[in-house]
Amino acid sequence: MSPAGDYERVYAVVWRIPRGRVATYGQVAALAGLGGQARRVGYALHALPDGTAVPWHRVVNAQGRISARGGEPGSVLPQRFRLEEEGVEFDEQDRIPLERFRWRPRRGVRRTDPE
DNA sequence: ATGCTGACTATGT
DNA sequence: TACATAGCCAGCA
Repeated sequence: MSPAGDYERVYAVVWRIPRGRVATYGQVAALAGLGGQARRVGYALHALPDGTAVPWHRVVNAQGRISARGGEPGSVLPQRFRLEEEGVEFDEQDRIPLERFRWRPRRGVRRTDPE
């Protein structure tokens, strides 16, 4: 499968994350068949156009924190507001308690075949 | 071709 | 819990 196809797989996984839940980059990578390549998920999301309908804001890093883009600290705020609107809570350290809000996909909806 | 960067993660101290 | 390091690999200069 081509690299471009990998992006589509990533988006397909992100689409499945329900409102009020979050998934980590590594989790998305694994479900998209890119296991261990979380960075590529970040790259794929970075390539999304502004105003996309893909719920990219539901993807956070393994610490439950929002990853800043381009080293811009304020770049995390819009994402945080959207999540709070959906009912996701942050602690005093700006972290989401993953044990409470992490998306747990049910087995049965399988990932695309790995290559 | 070569080297650097990055919306990451696991591991060690 | 927090910081440092190493591994990772597709883009890009």
